[in-house]
Amino acid sequence: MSIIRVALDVPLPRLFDYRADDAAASDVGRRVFVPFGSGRKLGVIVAVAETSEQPDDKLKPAEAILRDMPPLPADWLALCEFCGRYYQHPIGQVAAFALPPLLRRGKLPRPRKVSRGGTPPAGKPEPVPLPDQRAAVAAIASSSGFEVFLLHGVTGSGKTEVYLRAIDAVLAAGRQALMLVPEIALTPQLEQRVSERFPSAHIVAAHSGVADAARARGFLEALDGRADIVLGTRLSVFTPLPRLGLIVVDEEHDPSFKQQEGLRYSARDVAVFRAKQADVPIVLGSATPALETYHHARSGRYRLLELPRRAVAEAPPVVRTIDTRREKLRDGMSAALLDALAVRLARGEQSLVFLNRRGYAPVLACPACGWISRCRRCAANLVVHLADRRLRCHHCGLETAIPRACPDCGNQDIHPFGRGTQRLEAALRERMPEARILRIDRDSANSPKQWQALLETIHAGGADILIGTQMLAKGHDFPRLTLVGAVGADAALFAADFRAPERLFAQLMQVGGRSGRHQLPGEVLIQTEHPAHPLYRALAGHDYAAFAGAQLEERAAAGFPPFAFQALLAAEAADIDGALAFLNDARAAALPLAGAKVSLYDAVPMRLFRLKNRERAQLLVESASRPALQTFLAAWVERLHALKSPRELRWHLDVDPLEF
DNA sequence: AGCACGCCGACT
DNA sequence: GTCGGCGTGCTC
Repeated sequence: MSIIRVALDVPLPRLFDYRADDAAASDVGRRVFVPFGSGRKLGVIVAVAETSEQPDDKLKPAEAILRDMPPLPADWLALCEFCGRYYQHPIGQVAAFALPPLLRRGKLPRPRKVSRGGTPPAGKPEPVPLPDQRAAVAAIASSSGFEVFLLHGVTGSGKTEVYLRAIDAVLAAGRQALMLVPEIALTPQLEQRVSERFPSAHIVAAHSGVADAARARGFLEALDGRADIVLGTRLSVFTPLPRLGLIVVDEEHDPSFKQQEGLRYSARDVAVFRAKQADVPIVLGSATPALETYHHARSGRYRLLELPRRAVAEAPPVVRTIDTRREKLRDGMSAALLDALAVRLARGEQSLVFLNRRGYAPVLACPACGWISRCRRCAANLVVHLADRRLRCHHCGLETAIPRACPDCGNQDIHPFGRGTQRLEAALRERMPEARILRIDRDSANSPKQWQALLETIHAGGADILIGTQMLAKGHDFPRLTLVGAVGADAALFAADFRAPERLFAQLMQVGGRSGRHQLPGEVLIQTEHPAHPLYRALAGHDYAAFAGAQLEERAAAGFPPFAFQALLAAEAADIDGALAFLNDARAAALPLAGAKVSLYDAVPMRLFRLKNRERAQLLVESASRPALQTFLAAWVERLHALKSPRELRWHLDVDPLEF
């Protein structure tokens, strides 16, 4: 009698056995319809066996093994298994997540209508590589088997050219390449650049913006080896690649590689596992590597490749701080910044003012009685959006009209406090009426269409001053941009989150890199009350190594990652006491499991302790030893599933959490 | 997570 | 009498 072991999309950390008399060993990796409870589900066969631990009378017969596509390969199943184990997530849910939605439902895409015939577009001539680039490419090409490279290069140093040359070598050897990028917004341009460079290669895009059928088709093309290059966001790390020869992770430090819900995986870390599994090199590229990555490079686990110079012989932008302690700011801006803006305007050059806070003002307040605009569903303030005269919660989307008078005391003299991009925009329009000002944030560039339209305006020279959030920081090349001003950066300097400085440095470096990329010299002005802060010093000196070194020293002293490994148990309930009660039970269950190497913190309310009327708390677990932490987590999660808790309580575990 | 079963309140 | 509330227990 044949038994199949099936991974099913249910939140239970185990496999389910079924009878399947027609099953053969070659059916491992196939999709299968099975009866489950009162219904029917699609699963993936992970093993075929002769016997089951389940008593015979509990085994139901499988309904149908789908043999309409090649089975998922053993290494793909092993990848799911690894992710389930490492992130403490049910194997069936990992497998379901790793499949494109269409295949997950037991369907197959229709074959592609138009065949990709005709003459391939002419390839673009390859730029001549600089010595640094050539050395990096040679190093990558010379590695046989698994090796992690950190390609550290400033904006404009030509990292992409190194990726393309490394990919070229891999394609020439008849193998596949996987390239991960942070955001969907960046994939079209990159897709174009890659297809121009490799006109005869079959390139598959994989991200959530790709339609269901196309995504499933791309997955199948990769699976059967027809695809040469898979280019996508974090989810593309689960694409099966039987001829895999190289993985590239661009902007490897980017937080978007970490999924913040469901399977909370880091695509960068999973990619490293895949490279090891397939015994191929992996290139992690960044101007500001994650400290975890840089630490590995310094310790020799990863090989560091440096691209210290901008490829197009230009000087890097001059970075200066503006001391705002003495000065009376005008609408949050210093005289130096306003002057610099005026100078660019007069010269017909573009400026960018970076303020990572959208809306008009972060809060509306009554000075008479102390009332402030609070969200009733979240532990957060309602943000003033003057453009559409609304108060809006940036966490749950709650909206109300702006009250004319204080709802508590009737005082008519209530006003916005603080500053967002809308307020900056309004102030600049008043001060510089002749300037064409464009605000770019999630409110003004909501849809891809709006975003595209804004980009076109900018490129056509239709804007003198751009005001924007971090949306503006990424990947875009603005030809006449010569000034970047950063406002309100200090907020991140002393934040509770120990990763805040790392993010700030990366962000300022990235946004600063927008300036001065085409012959015109660039300048970056950072308004701050702490001009001597080492972070700004390092930024001005374009000295990532100094910044990272200092940060790593602090992290080591404090026992933070990368010198410790963490996991976060989070619980949400109708009220905070419910969430804390569960976590305290969880903590009690953990104590006998945690050896000397694993430490448990106290359960505490989360910083945003109420979200959408649910109250949340968290419990941090830490260890200097990853294996010790892993062993503990596996045993703990088993107990957590067995803990009795009210039905409405939700919990999840985040391994290697980025945010707290 | 679904989805069944199960034992107590207000309806024809 | 029975429609249905959501508590709890299981899914090979």
